[in-house]
Amino acid sequence: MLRAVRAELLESGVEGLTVDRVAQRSGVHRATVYRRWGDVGGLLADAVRAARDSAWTPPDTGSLAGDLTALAEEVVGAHQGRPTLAVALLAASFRSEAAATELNGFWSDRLGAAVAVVERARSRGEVPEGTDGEAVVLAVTGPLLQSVLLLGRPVAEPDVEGLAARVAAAAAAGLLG
Amino acid sequence: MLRAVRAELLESGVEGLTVDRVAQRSGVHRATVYRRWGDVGGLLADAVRAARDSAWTPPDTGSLAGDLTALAEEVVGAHQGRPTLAVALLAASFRSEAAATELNGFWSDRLGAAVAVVERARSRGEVPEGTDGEAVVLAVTGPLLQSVLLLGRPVAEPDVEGLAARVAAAAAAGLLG
Amino acid sequence: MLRAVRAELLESGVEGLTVDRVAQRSGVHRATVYRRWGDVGGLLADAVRAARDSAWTPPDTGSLAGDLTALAEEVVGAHQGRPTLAVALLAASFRSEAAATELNGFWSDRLGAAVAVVERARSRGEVPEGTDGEAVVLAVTGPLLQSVLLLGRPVAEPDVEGLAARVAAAAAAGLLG
Amino acid sequence: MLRAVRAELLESGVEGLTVDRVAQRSGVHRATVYRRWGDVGGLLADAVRAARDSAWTPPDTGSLAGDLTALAEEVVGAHQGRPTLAVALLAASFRSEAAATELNGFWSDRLGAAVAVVERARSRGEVPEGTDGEAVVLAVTGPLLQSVLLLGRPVAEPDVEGLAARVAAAAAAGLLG
DNA sequence: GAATAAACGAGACGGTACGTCTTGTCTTAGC
DNA sequence: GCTAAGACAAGACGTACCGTCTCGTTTATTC
Repeated sequence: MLRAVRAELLESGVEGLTVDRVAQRSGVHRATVYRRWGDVGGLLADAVRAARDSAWTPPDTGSLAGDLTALAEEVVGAHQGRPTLAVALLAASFRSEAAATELNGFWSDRLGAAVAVVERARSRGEVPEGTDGEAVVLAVTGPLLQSVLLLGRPVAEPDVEGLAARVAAAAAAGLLG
Repeated sequence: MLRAVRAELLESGVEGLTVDRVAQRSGVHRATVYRRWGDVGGLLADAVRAARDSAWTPPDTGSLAGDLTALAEEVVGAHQGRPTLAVALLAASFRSEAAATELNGFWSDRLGAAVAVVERARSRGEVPEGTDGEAVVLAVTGPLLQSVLLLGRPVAEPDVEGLAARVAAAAAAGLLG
Repeated sequence: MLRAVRAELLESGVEGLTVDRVAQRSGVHRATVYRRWGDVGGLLADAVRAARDSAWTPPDTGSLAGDLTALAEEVVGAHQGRPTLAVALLAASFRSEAAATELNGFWSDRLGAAVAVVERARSRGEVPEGTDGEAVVLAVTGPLLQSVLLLGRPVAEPDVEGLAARVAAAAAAGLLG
Repeated sequence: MLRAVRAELLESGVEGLTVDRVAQRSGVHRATVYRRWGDVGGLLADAVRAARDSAWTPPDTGSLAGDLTALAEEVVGAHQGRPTLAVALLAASFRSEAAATELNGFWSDRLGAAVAVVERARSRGEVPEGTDGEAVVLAVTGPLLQSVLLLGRPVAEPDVEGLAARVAAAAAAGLLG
């Protein structure tokens, strides 16, 4: 059922998504979609929730810089190159209030999970005790997302690596406490 | 003319924006809107372009940390609290390809202007020679935008100040070169 | 439903007929009209078909001349004096191909029914065996319709009677075989 | 100028005729058309008037039956086979009151000219003195026009000849006085 | 095994927005 | 002074989508 929504989002984006087409693709009548989700908003919210519920664990490469690089590449890759599910879900959050709330939850969940990367670094002694995990992660993903989503700039691997290395160094220097 | 678009965007958001209502509000016939902008997309693109064309100069408080704080507060203020023009324009960029391109230009313009803050800091000797102005600005705005737009977290003044101060310190330490 | 179409045709003619007004008059939404008739043409065609489907029997006065007179008066009356449904339907046939086909059917049906008048005259011995019924009817209605519709000449009762009598005489003389 | 109107009428019929296209085809600006004809109706009326003004003389074959046959064939030929100028002008008369009046004049003129055929027959002694010329002509063209225009029946040459012969015979018998 | 509740397929409907197309009026220049 | 160029108001057209609804049918579930 949600497969159909995802497929439609990928094919036609959020603007091209239609209850009719979702219904037809999932072999179900349009009325049934309304009965179960009540709304296009609900449909979109559920699609975001599905993404949110899918299990995810942060990378573990052995070093903070490596983890941050891997993390950032994943984030960038998901938002780079237009017909992307992540971008479609982001667009969906502007069409449906419920989807927006769900998307906030998605990012909160992922951020909460991603701080483990910093925890591990701290337990390895790479960064000082009071280091703010969220600040570290946001210091990497924030600028990259702004580049990709708002500036429309393609971000290449070396950029990501460089940024991750600099953030790791700043964290090691105790500047992100 | 664009006043009407802006007003509609503020009142009803991008989803509630209608060619009919824009036309009526600006005292013009619907056909005229189509003649001049061809499309809802063109209308939105032009609204973004108008924002882009409005003059803007980065703050000048005398210190890098102060400038970055002022800059960041402006950015956060424009995207915090839902019925905001900036958010509506962002939403518009997901409805119209042309608006998206225009929005990228907007952010590029603003970023280009904002690096002057770092230039000034360098000429004052606050930061070393090779400091990357864009990296400095993005280090402040990126995480904040991610917080506000994606995480849905309200960002308060002390958060902004603290982040600006840390980025200024990192730049002074030559970590953003 | 078709009552509304007829009323609009009578009031404003075919040029003034609008899907919107038909819909409003029949207490139905515009979209429903499009769903059911697809087209203004379809609407007109159906109006003609309704006229075609309405039962009709030729007059029976006891004599061929009397029948032809009554028949002709009916035809003339339906096309004389501008705001006439028959004229509006004729106009409709120039706006919609489907309506034109339907109108042809209407006239064929009526002609087919009208020849009964001649059949009866034959069985009464008023006209010889091989008399062509259609030719008799057309000899009366054709010239009159040309007068009313093409020449724009008002046709009065005596004209009709005179013509009917002459045609009846010609038929009796075996000239319409 | 009127060439363009005629060409458009032939190509697209009255429904497809547009002031814009007429103007463009005649190499003139749309505003000029309005200045000179004021109205689409005026344009159509003028097209009909042009047809009316074109010289026409009835056929002269030497016999009444021959003349009537030739006359009828001309009339039928002008209205048979859909994309016909005569039919388009007829359709135009349903779109414009002025064109309708003009068309009535056209038919009156032609009828007035056509009675010469009967005059000649009378002077040749083919028909009695009091024969009604108009009645003779209408007896031929009326039924044929009803067949072609209203019944939608194709009319072939033998039909025309037969009818003309019968009418000539009736006239000779003094039945059309 | 029959009765009944719940979900479903099908499809009409009211309502809105979109974008296109004509018509007829008008203003501004140019020849 | 007529004309080209073209903007404009008005409004019909036909399409697409949304969300609601009714109606009949199929499942389950329960007695």
